[in-house]
Amino acid sequence: MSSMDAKCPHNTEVNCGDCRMNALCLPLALQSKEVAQLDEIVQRGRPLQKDRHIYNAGEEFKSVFAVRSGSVKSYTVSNDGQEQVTGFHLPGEIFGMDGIAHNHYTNSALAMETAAVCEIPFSRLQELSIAIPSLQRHFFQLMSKEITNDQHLITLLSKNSAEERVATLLLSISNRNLRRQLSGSRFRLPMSRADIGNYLGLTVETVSRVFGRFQKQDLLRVDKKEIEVLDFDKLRALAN
Amino acid sequence: MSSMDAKCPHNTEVNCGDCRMNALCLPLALQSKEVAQLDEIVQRGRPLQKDRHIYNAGEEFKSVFAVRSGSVKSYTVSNDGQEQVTGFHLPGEIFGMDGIAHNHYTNSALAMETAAVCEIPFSRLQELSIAIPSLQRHFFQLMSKEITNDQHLITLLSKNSAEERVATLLLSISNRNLRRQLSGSRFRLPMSRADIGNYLGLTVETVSRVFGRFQKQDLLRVDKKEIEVLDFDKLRALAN
DNA sequence: TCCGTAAGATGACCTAGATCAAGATCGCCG
DNA sequence: CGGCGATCTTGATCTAGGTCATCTTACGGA
Repeated sequence: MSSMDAKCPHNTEVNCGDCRMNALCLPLALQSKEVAQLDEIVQRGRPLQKDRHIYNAGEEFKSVFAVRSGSVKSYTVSNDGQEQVTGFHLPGEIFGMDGIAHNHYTNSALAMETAAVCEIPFSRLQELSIAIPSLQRHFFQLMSKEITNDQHLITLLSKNSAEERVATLLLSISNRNLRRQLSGSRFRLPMSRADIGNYLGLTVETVSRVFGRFQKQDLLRVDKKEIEVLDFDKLRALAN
Repeated sequence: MSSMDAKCPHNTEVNCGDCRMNALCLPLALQSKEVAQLDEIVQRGRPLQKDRHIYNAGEEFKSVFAVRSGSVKSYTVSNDGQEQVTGFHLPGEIFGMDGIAHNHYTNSALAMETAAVCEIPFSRLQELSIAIPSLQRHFFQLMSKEITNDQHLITLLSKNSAEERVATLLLSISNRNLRRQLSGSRFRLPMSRADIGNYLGLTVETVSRVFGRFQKQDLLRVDKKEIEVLDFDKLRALAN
């Protein structure tokens, strides 16, 4: 969070222009001058350890965040204390936009493994959006995308079976890995079975059994968190 | 959609400043000059009959909409053809923001009863947002609110029983009626049992049975679509 | 006014996934 | 290196809500 990041060995990218993720979180049509302006306001944080919170529900909303490395989950806690995982955030993805509505975060965000995030103070982002219309547009689009993502999840929870839900999540992670030039067929799940179940409205036991069945059908090879997709067609057919 | 609205007997409000709903859909801190600018771009549509679409999924995204009277539902259709109701929109509420992300609507929107909506061309709204920062802020907030709403629904679908889901929906509608100075305890549901079930991830039969049980427990009086809430405390306890 | 179709209610039964209960494995810390 | 709590798997049982079938009621059109 300090301006010393340039000297920190863990922060190899010191500005957005050099960041390997910029194609994912920045608007494509940005002038290099504009990237520099954005750089000015983005704060690159030092690495966060596993299970460290980035913010807690109820805290005053100040910033949105971009994942630089590692992975983050968002979750809400309802009155009766039970958690609901609302999203998994991989490198290049933005989170924290739920806080805008009420000036307080409604979710908590926590590093699922060692992670680095960029903090973008929202008031400065708003100012900059007035100077750079394509940035305004980009943020409207990001928020809209979040809405459509949530609506996909709503449909999934409302209409689909356990197998369909798990298949859909696996394909989503596979696609997001492809977007960042990683393998779409062999990857490591950053989250626990419990998180998967919570996110998909299933129990851990059901998630475990679905993984078991998928292996028996030669759809996947599962070794703990390591996944290898063996049959994309069948998986896609399931996810529909 | 024409500029003749002032002469149309069904459109009693000819500008946002006079509209009974403006406290709900406009930012509060707007100067009257700014309201006039907004008025300039808002197109007041003539009344829509029941079951008329405002837009269809896949159409090019041009505008967001505000409900002036009546009620509207949004829904998506998945690959296999099944519908998912993603929201009910009552007077004063904004819809259509799902279209921003991909320049095409992902939902279809349809009048559940005779309704009137205002159309707000999004490109003009973006321009105006640059001139009126509080309008930009307001739209960011509206979209963020949509995100938190969707996340509430996700939690509801993922963690709550049929009774809890129905109770939550009834309280939501009750509260939204209160916001527009209507009774929170006696109201008419604009949507069918099928829509309620679809929205809440339940079958019509289950919705019907839950209404039956709620009546037997003297929680509600139900007469077709007419609802009277008899015991708010118990209903709130259920909805948690 | 009457008819036909859609919407809603209710009952009997069935099933996907929850719950409960044991093991098996993993990974962290002394 | 060894032990212990957390995570994961697997099996046996239970249940909320789905499915199917029937009946009632409401409503729109000629």
